[in-house]
Amino acid sequence: MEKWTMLIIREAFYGVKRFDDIREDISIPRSVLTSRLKHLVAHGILERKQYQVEGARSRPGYVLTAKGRELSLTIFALMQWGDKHLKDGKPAIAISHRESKNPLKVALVEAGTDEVSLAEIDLKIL
Amino acid sequence: MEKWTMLIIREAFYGVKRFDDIREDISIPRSVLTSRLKHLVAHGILERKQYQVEGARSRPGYVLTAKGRELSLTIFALMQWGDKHLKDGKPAIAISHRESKNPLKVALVEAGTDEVSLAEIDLKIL
DNA sequence: AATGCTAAGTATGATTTTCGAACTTATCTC
DNA sequence: GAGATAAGTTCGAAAATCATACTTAGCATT
Repeated sequence: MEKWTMLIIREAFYGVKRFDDIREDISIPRSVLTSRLKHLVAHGILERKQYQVEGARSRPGYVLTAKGRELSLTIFALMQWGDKHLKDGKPAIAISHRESKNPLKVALVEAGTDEVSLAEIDLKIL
Repeated sequence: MEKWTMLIIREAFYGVKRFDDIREDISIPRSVLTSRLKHLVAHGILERKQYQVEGARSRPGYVLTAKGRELSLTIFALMQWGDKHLKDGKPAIAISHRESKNPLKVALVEAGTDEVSLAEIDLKIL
């Protein structure tokens, strides 16, 4: 009961909200996705909220809570590791500062160091 | 086939080398630990090397490779999250700079920012 | 207001993984 | 050698995953 959790959170982080989209992206069985989503909602990492796209009917959607969003640092760190060690240094995603456009990284720094908040970043899938 | 991986790596990061110590710390069944260790060794994250403590017999020990050690950023990020959200903000471990004694954190920063290397840190289990 | 479409979620039985407990093996100590 | 200890294997029961089929609910069209 664990293998899928991070992948689902990553989907949510990418902005994928819908059941069937998550399912297809990561190839998880429906029944398992249902139970994982319930678990994540119960633990306050995802929130189930109805949403509506212009001209389509309203559907349930799953979005990260504040608590869930803060896991993104972990996900970025893991991606950074994967880029270096599993993919010959070629990143799958680029994280940059929205204003300055400078690339960002996850790092171990002095506690006082300024950090970039999640609200200030852009993701580009490569 | 996944639940235990991070916990085993964390053990290795703490410096726990021995089969039975890992097993007791995280309560993993022997057979599962065996297979997970094999897997981690096969993927170059752990290395199985004989080691000897003064006055005791030599035993097999599992230690992180360079590749494995680099996962520590992910683990720190996850710990930082857990401290904040699962444990009322009380950290289970403190990471500090060996020289300056300043506390450290994992953060999203500009790619050029100086970071503290793993060789320069002290861990204190609280 | 019935029909059909679509996406969310449930049901089910086979397969795979985990668990726990007992057993085997190898090495060190005496 | 005899005993002790820690690493690792075996094996049957329990739990989670998987693939596939089925149900449900809302809306759009007729």
